[in-house]
Amino acid sequence: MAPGTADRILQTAARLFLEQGYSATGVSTICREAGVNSGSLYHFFPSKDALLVGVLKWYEEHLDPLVMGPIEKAEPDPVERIFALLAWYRSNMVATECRLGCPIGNLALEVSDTHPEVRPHIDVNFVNWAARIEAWLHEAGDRLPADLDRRAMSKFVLTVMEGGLMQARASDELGPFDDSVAQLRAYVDGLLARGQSQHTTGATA
Amino acid sequence: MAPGTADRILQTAARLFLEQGYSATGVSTICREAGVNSGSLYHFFPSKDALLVGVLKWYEEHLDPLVMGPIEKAEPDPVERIFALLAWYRSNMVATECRLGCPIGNLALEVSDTHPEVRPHIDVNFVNWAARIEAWLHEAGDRLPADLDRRAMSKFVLTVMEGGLMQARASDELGPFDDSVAQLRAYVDGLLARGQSQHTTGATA
DNA sequence: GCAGAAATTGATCGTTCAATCAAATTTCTT
DNA sequence: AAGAAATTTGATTGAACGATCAATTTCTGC
Repeated sequence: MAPGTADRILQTAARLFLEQGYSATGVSTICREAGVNSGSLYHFFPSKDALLVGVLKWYEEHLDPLVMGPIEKAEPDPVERIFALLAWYRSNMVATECRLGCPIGNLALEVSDTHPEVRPHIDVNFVNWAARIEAWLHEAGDRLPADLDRRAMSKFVLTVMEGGLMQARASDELGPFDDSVAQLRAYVDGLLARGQSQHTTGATA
Repeated sequence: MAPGTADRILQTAARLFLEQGYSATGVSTICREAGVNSGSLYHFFPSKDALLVGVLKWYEEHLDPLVMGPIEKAEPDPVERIFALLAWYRSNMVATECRLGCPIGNLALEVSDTHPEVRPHIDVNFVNWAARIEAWLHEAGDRLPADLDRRAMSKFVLTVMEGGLMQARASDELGPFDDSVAQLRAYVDGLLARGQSQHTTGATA
């Protein structure tokens, strides 16, 4: 009837899973906050687990247009896009006073083991994310060392983001996140310097 | 009666929280697997939340003797101890086929927001951990650059560990973890080279 | 060995959980 | 407008949840 009932359920569930976690969120709470009866929810999603998969697919579809797209639009430099992404998450943490963190990361730790049929959908989100970062790193061309493993580096960027968010939430301070980003910056600066030297040397030879 | 009932409850709860998460673990399950009646559990712990705090205090007491101590004993080089710690976690992931991960990290993402009275106990674990790593970094002396922020670097090491574990669990493969550690290694190698050059220069001047 | 404290038993409390379903309503197709 | 399909309603299910407590047993100090 009302246009987008399934979508409203998905987005409400996504928000509640982020705020409270998956297990701690009751189906009845999702229904109440989405303004839907439980029968409606189970008409679109056969189980709570299926709803979780739906939420992860929703993220899969919306991560790029909602996060990566704006970043690429605002920051043309492929290397700086990495730090723009980290800054985007930082601003979220500022807005939420170090709460919530990353919806995919939270679910990754909560359900990867216990819901083997859900885990691949979490993985896809990470993989898509890393692929976009890897594209940036390739775009940087010879500004980065030729022998840099850009696939490994893309995973590393996600690692720094997720690990930094985790410690920020645990400490209720952005310090550990900023510390981690600063170290990543130092690492990248070193890579750029080495890329520069390689490039110069190669060009002059 | 039986010596160590409270301890048995603590360790059973710690294991189940690690395997299933906090919310997904029922008190009745903890009781059954610990061989204890619910009344006994509530004799020692006034609530499930209090039991969680007890588990975190248990980790706080046992992390050093169970993890950091053996690593320091096996690896004398302070810088290599960082990678020995990462290797220790890696071996755990191999043994569990990329499951479980870090008990503190899992709880950090699950309960930091929803249980504000628990969060500080998670933080203490991270802080103690980072302090130990920071001590290693100071022990490395002038092998590392003088201007390296060793406190920030210690947070960074934890970040790499936790972020790597997260992606390894999500992908059911050690690849992302190994990738992240490899990048950290490259960063540290760069730091050591810079420390060496500073040291040499300083000594010759 | 006795008294008091500590620990344990196990049934039970009310609540919330995920999930179901027949009936009613709305939307879509023609 | 009519009939079919899709959606929504809302009460209800049995199971599991965290927690309680009087009664019993075991341990401890004297």
